[in-house]
Amino acid sequence: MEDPELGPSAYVVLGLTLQHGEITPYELKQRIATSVGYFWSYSHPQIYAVARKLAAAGYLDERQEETGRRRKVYQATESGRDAFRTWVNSSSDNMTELRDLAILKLYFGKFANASAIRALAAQQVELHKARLETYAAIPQTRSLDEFALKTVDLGVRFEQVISQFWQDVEKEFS
Amino acid sequence: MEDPELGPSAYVVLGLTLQHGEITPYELKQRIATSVGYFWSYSHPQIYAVARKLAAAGYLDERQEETGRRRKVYQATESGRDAFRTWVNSSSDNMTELRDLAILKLYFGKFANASAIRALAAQQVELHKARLETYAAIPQTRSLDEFALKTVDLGVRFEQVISQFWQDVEKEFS
DNA sequence: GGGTACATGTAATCAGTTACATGATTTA
DNA sequence: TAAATCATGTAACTGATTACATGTACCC
Repeated sequence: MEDPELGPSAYVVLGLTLQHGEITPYELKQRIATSVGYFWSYSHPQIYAVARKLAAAGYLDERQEETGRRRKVYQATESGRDAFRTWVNSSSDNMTELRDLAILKLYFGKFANASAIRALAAQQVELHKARLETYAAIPQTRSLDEFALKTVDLGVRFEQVISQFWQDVEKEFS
Repeated sequence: MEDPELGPSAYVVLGLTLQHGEITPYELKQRIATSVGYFWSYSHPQIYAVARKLAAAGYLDERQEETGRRRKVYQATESGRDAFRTWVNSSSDNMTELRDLAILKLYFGKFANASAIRALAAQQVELHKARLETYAAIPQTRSLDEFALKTVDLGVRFEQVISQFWQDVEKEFS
């Protein structure tokens, strides 16, 4: 019951629960999908599992609705708040992972047809331009704190770089 | 035995095996750590497991050395080559994931002490500058094909952007 | 009140890591 | 020849996804 090792998914759930007050797994899913999930996504059963585990560890309070869908509603406990504070104030020496199947395919490009590489690049340009639009619109449509906004800023910068990158690939391998 | 669904890790192993000819899991581990592993890393037992699975699927040929360490040595089969070609020529609609604990902590920065955020930013600047040096040195020290080189180029561009980003964070939140 | 989309959850499985164990080679 | 390091592998566990199942709200 005490101080289990928590992975990133647990801190995502714990952090969002702290931000929101009371929250159901479904709402968590929605919020992840439109925030941290852009960088680090999770399937919905994982969210249910993590919430249950956090409740078992005493970091979340779990209650069940009496009526309607009888959903489980979670809320962070004091000990959950403490654990999160400890984590967010700690250092992290691990590096960014840039997980992307398209980049992996490009790396192995010599095994591919030239046309497939061109098609890959063209598709990635479109995908990343669309994502850039999405990120650019976020500050207009939602009110985020300065820290969350800063991560959106990173998203924008990244999408600019990678859009340009795939455009260059398209040109270079034609 | 036929056409199992393969995940990214399997294509990494299969692709590197195709590039290299005969290879042991240990060499695979080394090669991953200094190439695709910069973007997408795996623990060494996973590499052993994936190689075994690919052999069971008929995509790799497995033989055991008679002497010394009696290592397992793998080589891609024709059917492995075909499977890899099919994959590398296919499209991928999924997006990049930018998995980084430091970014996650920044997102939740309002729960942190200002000094912790500054320390985080300062540390990330150092880490990413070092990684930038590493990437920049690769084309000088190794001979890579044009596709692999292009992914190094992306690494360099990315590290420039994220180094700058954390420098901005350091300034902004002081 | 029948269909459809939304919401909630579990079960089975697969992927991946950590911890452990051990043998082979090199070097002092 | 002992110690250190390199190399190889397994076992146990945890994390995460896919597939499934079902109930609720809404809308026509």
